Amino acid sequence: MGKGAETRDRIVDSALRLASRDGFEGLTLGTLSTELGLSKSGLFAHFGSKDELQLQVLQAAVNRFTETVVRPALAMPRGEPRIRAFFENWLGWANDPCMPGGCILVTAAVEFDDRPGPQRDVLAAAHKDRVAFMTKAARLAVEAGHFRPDLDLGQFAFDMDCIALGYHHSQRLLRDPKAGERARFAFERLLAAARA
Amino acid sequence: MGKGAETRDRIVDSALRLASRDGFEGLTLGTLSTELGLSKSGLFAHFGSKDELQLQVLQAAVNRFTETVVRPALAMPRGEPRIRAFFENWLGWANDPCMPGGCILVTAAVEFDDRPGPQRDVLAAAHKDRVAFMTKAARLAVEAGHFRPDLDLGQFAFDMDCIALGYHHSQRLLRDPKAGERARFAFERLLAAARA
DNA sequence: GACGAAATAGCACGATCGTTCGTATACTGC
DNA sequence: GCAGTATACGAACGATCGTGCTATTTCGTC
Repeated sequence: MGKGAETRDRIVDSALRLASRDGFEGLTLGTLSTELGLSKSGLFAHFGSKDELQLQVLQAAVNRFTETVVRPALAMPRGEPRIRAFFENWLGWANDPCMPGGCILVTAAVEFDDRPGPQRDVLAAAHKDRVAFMTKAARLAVEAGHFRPDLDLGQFAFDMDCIALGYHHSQRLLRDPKAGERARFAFERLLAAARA
Repeated sequence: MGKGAETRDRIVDSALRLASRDGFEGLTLGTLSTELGLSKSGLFAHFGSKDELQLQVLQAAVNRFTETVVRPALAMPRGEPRIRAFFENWLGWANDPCMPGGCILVTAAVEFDDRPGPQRDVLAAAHKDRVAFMTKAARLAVEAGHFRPDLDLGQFAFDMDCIALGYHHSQRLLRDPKAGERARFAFERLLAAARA
């Protein structure tokens, strides 16, 4: 990896942290360059525009989600174990120390959901991928005999999404110490209802 | 109502609309004053600081939620009917034309959840109020014999919150036409599980 | 109709925003 | 050792940010 790519990685890394706290609009080149000990123009040269920086940060976040949440789940056996692992990783992801302001995908989704553009597209695609992953995981669980054959797969994915989102909200805004317990309880009930 | 209060109301009204689209940080005095045909300083004089403007907008949003979602539900008979009404109003609220960017409380929650201050406090209080309302509504449903006596009231409130949040997310980011259907299905299942 | 108060406008401020440009330094292959 | 490219810097741009002052207009009251 050349020096340029290395610096760019450092920038994106820092930007992820800042954006999770202050949002993507609150993330400014000035703050970011100061934090990194770079000049504003030197930093800017790596991206050419703030839009492009936002996009790269977004893409990095999506990749990191895949790496942290999806991939380890894929290492688990198909069916319920994989779904459980995915869910647990997801809860952990919301408290990942590299994103002190909470899941950056949630932040970005709220910020960009009304602004058509590449940022929105990346986010929507990532969300669809996530739903598709859950849907497929549920199908595999059906095939493995863990879940009922007549389970509504899309609904199952939607329900999981709801729980994760609710956990995140409750955790970040209310700092509710029971958030994890509540989310896991809801998840267990969801699993129980899905089982054969 | 004096002219000052009237203008202030117009400002807050416009600000609600803008903030739901662009967030509270994206909401600027310049844009707002232009939109309203006011001078920036004239607008500013009504609040004294941007913080104060944000606070009043936030408070207005909370009041409007109470008026639009909570109050009509209170007019319904205790128990399941009231809970159903609350939920339906809530889904409707997320598409309220006076907030074209989606529920402003969600926007604000994501934006302020890491920034200690009065804004965060107002939001957290509003969330707690909402949870408290749902908890109480569930207790009344138990007393009315609609719900099981051993129902975990807090969990029920958490579950409702999750569904509403998931609906909002799915609706705004993915424009998923099935979002309403999914949310209502999840809600019906929640009700079924809560019934005696 | 005059007067005091309330409401709004005008203008300027320092700071910061994203962006541009010319330049200096470091690394690469010849 | 030199040419050429990659990388970073510094200074400056116009725009806009929130905010402070001072006029000016509008309004309710006598």
